[in-house]
Amino acid sequence: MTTVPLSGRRAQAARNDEVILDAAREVFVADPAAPIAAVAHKAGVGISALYRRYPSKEELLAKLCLDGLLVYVGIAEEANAALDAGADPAETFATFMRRIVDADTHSLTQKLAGTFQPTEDHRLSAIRAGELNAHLVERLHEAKVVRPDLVVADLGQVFEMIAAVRFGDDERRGQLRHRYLDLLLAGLLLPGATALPGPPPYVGEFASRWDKAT
Amino acid sequence: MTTVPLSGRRAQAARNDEVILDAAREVFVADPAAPIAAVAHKAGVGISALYRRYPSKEELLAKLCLDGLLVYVGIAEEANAALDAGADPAETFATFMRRIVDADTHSLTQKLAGTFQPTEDHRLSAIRAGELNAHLVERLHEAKVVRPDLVVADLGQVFEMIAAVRFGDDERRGQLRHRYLDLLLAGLLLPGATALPGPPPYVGEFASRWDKAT
DNA sequence: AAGCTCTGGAACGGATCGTTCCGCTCTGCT
DNA sequence: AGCAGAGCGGAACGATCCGTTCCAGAGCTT
Repeated sequence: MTTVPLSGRRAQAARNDEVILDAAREVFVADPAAPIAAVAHKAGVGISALYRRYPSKEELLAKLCLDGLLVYVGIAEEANAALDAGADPAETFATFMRRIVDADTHSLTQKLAGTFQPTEDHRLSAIRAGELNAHLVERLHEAKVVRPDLVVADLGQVFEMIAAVRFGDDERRGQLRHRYLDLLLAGLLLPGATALPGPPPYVGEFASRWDKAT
Repeated sequence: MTTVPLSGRRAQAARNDEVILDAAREVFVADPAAPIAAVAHKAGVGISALYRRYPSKEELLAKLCLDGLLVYVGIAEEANAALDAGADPAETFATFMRRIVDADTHSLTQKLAGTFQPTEDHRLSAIRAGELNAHLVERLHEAKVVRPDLVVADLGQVFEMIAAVRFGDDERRGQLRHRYLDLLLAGLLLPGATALPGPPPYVGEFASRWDKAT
């Protein structure tokens, strides 16, 4: 957010930094396998403008994914802080889920995973996110606002399921995602129905997601 | 299912018919964009064996998709028949959902849609499926076993969300899908929570799915 | 033994896409 | 005014991938 209006060429370049990242986020969220030319087109710039900033497609994807992880961590930290401050647990949880869904961080992290070689930063942020999730779920169990058989790994699956709702423009998609999030929350929050079948997912089942294909 | 053991070459050919279809289903369910060579490899045959039976990849996909639609229609018909016969509505609904999830027809219909030019058969089966869905939902509302704001198009979205659970081998994936199906059913069935937000999806929103890309 | 059906898999041609490169524009400085 | 160079657009390149064709051979059938 450069408030100082740099003149001419240099200002354009600074603006492009942001325009390109926004375009890349939008394009790759819509289609993680999209070509780089699509990003350039969406941003209204040439391909050179991209390669001037990122040495390869992989690094651009890595950057987007890391940004997504950081956003997730930020929202999760706020939720944990709210709980520590004595906020209503059920409502805090619902708000947390809605904020994550709105930020669509899942599309930037899980769906981009495997398209680039994760760095140490990714690993650390992912671990941090895991800790926050664990802490959050623990608090929710203590407060007895969620069904007892809810496990941490369920959170990721729920986000993944919600991300599978992909219709319409941004606004309509947001509406529908909130609809199905509420549906899932109705099943997640107490009073719950009968016990869920089968062994719950464990975190390790998600790990292979990060293996780079080639 | 040829029980008569044809001799030698011709038997092998007859067996290949089935082997190839099974392999194709498995491969394309796992990855709708998989190359045809992957199907041949999975089936343990050469590429010629495929092209002898289907003039193009598109026709193979069309066949798989139609099969999926017919399976869906069959299961939906049984559910409707059970309701007409006076079976317990909530349980019939749950069984219906579980059977569809197990058959994974969603992966064969929605996820393959757009990869081939739909035929009249596809259209008719899709319409039939829509009618059965409408009838089913109507009955459920009459019996007051589902939340009042449930609409027909929600069914498709729920299946789509469940299909987003893609971990592990067949068995593990099945377990997890049942877990999240139960979670969704807990939200779907009465006693429901508060009203769902935003306008519900309408059937037309799904139509573009069938447009062939090129 | 001839003729056919069916097969495996190499080869072809087209498409896609990441990356490089060249020539141009415009700016900031002298 | 003129120049050096940063920044840029987009064509061109090379690699890869994939659907489809084609051909040589293997084995039934008669």
